[in-house]
Amino acid sequence: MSKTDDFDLQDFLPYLLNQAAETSSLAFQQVYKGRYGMLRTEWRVLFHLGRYGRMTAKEIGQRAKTHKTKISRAVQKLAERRFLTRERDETDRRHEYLELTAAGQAVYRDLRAVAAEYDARLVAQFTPDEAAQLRAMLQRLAGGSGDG
Amino acid sequence: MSKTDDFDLQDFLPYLLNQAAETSSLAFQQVYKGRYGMLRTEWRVLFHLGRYGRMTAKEIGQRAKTHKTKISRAVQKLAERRFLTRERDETDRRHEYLELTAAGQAVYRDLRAVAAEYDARLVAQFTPDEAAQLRAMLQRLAGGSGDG
DNA sequence: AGGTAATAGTTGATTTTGTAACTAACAACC
DNA sequence: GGTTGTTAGTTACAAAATCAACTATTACCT
Repeated sequence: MSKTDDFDLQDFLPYLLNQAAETSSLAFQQVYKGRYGMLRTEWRVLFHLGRYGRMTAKEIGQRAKTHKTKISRAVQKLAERRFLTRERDETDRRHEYLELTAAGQAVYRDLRAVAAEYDARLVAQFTPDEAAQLRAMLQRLAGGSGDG
Repeated sequence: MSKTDDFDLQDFLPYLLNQAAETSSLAFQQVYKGRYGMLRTEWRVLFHLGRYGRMTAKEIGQRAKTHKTKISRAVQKLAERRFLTRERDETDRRHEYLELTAAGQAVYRDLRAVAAEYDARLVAQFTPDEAAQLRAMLQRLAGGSGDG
């Protein structure tokens, strides 16, 4: 009763997180969208393959916590643009291994550099300690606990 | 060069923020969606009117940093369900004042209580100091600086 | 071996969002 | 006082996300 009366949206963590996420991803979004006409999921798929190498759509979806239809469509787009190749696993033909082409790797390197620089600029607002703590807390929130 | 080689998505602030935002809003989203069939923007409009009282769509959009078409649609839905009323300003007929009905206020109080409780549970993962610092940093990120 | 269930991935229908163009009302300026 | 510009809000169309159903392939179980 007394606590909820002055409850404000600005204090609501999911709201704050959303605002921070939207604001902080805007400028970077304009880079991969403007430079390569890519969507967020496409950038993420590209990044996963660039950073961790050949893997299946399923694996990407698990790592990025992204639904398989989103991944599937992102993979299609990236394949159309020859940024990746698909290869069936002949021992289990349900699996399909994805891998970046040379062109895809070039795009990956370009965007990764932009991302790293962009991240550095965001983090520069804080002390190293603060930044480390922020990331740790966000990882904890992203982990999906909160129940126990 | 050396810094970008081990650059990981898990270290990329916009990505982390997105993951944390999605994970942490999921359970609450299910409440307003399941209980009232509402969308996120509708909940936000409802909250703004419930918390701050009568105001125009424009004002809500500015406070919530939400585009006017999204607000417009949310207001329509809420008006259809008789959760709010619209009243033209007769001194300037471009403005329309929005206000919650008794039914709308009841929904607001219900959801506000759920939100407050939910927020408390999320924050319980951290010490009071950590939580305060987290909110401060998120507000800073949401503020939209980072340019220097 | 044959039937049932599970898995990886795709497709289609519906919903939601984003972008741009639009209407209506007012302001400003010559 | 009429043209031009602005503002609040809506609508129309295109892009994207969501959800359910589908195909193809493998695993399990008797």
